[in-house]
Amino acid sequence: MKHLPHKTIERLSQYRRALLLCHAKGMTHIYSHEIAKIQHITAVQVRRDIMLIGYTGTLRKGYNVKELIDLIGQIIDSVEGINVCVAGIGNLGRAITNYFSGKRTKLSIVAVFDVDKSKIGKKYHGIECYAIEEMARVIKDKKIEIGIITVPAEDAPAISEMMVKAKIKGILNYTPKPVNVPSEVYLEEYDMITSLEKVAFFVKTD
Amino acid sequence: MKHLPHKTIERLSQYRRALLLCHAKGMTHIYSHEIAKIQHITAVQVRRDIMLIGYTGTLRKGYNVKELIDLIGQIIDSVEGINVCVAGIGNLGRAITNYFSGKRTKLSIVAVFDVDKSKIGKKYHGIECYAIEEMARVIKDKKIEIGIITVPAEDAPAISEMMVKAKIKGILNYTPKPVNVPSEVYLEEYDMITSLEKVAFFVKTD
DNA sequence: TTAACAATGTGAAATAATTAACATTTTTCT
DNA sequence: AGAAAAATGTTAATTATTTCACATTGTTAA
Ligand SMILES: NC(=O)c1ccc[n+]([C@@H]2O[C@H](COP(=O)([O-])OP(=O)(O)OC[C@H]3O[C@@H](n4cnc5c(N)ncnc54)[C@H](O)[C@@H]3O)[C@@H](O)[C@H]2O)c1
Ligand SMILES: NC(=O)c1ccc[n+]([C@@H]2O[C@H](COP(=O)([O-])OP(=O)(O)OC[C@H]3O[C@@H](n4cnc5c(N)ncnc54)[C@H](O)[C@@H]3O)[C@@H](O)[C@H]2O)c1
Repeated sequence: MKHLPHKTIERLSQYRRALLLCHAKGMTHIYSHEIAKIQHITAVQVRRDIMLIGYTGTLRKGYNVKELIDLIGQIIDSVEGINVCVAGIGNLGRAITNYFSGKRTKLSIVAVFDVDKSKIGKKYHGIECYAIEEMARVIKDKKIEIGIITVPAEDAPAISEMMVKAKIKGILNYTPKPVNVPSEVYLEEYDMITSLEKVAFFVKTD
Repeated sequence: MKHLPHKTIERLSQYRRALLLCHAKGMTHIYSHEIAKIQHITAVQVRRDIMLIGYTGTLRKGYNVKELIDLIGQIIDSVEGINVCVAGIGNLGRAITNYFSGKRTKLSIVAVFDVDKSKIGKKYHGIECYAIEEMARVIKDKKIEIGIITVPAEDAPAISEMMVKAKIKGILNYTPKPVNVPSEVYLEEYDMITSLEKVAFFVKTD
């Protein structure tokens, strides 16, 4: 199992999400076609992804839910866990902090940053908000490895640069302003308008 | 220009976003490598995408910004414009409604829905919040073609079903619960945790 | 005027991702 | 016991996407 395709990584995350629900419901085993149904993909695709991570199920019984959850965890989680910070605790920043907190054991938002004086020192879902000037120090002190950017778009490049200087390893940028990072920093960007426009394109009739 | 790849559609949306900024700054022309730089992709990719939509730039001058913006509009926008609704006006629903409003001329959020009595009848960024029971009627009356789902995850399937019954054409589901729709409804799903886990995977060292 | 340059446009090659096809194996049914 | 059914695992084929390589062509400058 050397190089997992990017798409496989994404799907593994989704499989685990689904499997955790199944496990909570008391299911011990699951078939590839059941996972496939949930994820709107083919059973072959599921089996291929699972093959790639070197797991094998039981014929006629399918995959052991718990085992598969644990193995996916071994693949995509890091042993120690990874600390995350959010820059810009506005509408989206708060929504994300709220949503993420406690969802995954190996990923924790441990700091949020803002420029707004009225926000600094406050807690958001139990997480302290620091002044943006303190970012370098806090990232170092708290061993933060991933930064989520939810500041106003025009400030995104400056924030990204600060994160890079603070030796962050990965950035998830939710602003519509693409940022530049050196190649050793992993960058993921997502704009909801692109998703909406994609839906609009496939829906339109003219 | 028959079948544009999905990836090309996404990038066209991103190119336009960048081009609109360039246009606002007064730039009249742009080179493929400049667009590429902004989007972190190769110039060939940009040229290929532009080729696919049948536009040609000027040698040594690059592409006419205004013309390209308009052509991308012809490709991804519908002439009449498309109306959109949001179900669940909580943290994420409000953030999205706020973010989208006025961003694109051909895409308008024209209604939001919720079950919370205290929210029904209120306006969010000028958009009226209706009771979820009224969804079918409002979707028909306001000619809504796309629905964005931001209700609690466990309610997502029910909301999706209501939208499908109301003859919506496309759904953008932001809950971590995959929903099932008939093949004639275009479905796009996105979970922020998957994105974060992807970053975590590429960042981890063990 | 002409050579060097810097851009676009594109067929062909390479790479990435998905799907088909089917061998294999366990279970169930007769 | 043997046949049929239903699952996994995997090679090979196919499809989708990206990149290479280079022909073409305005522009600039010697
Ligand atoms: N709201 C959404 O659904 C949504 C969706 C996609 C993208 N976005 C993008 O996310 C970003 C944030 O959106 P929002 O709706 O939360 O905006 P917002 O205005 O509510 O929040 C921005 C926050 O960033 C803080 N801030 C400003 N400058 C800062 C700086 N230099 N350093 C640190 N913090 C700073 C502000 O004080 C504020 O708290 C925007 O770029 C927006 O385009 C939002
Ligand atoms: N907050 C985020 O950043 C984020 C990110 C990704 C996904 N999500 C998902 O988006 C969804 C909403 O998240 P949130 O943070 O906005 O939650 P929230 O609780 O703030 O908002 C949910 C809203 O939906 C309403 N609602 C509940 N049942 C409803 C129904 N049957 N019909 C219509 N409206 C209903 C509630 O009244 C509330 O206003 C959740 O599924 C969450 O998992 C949130």
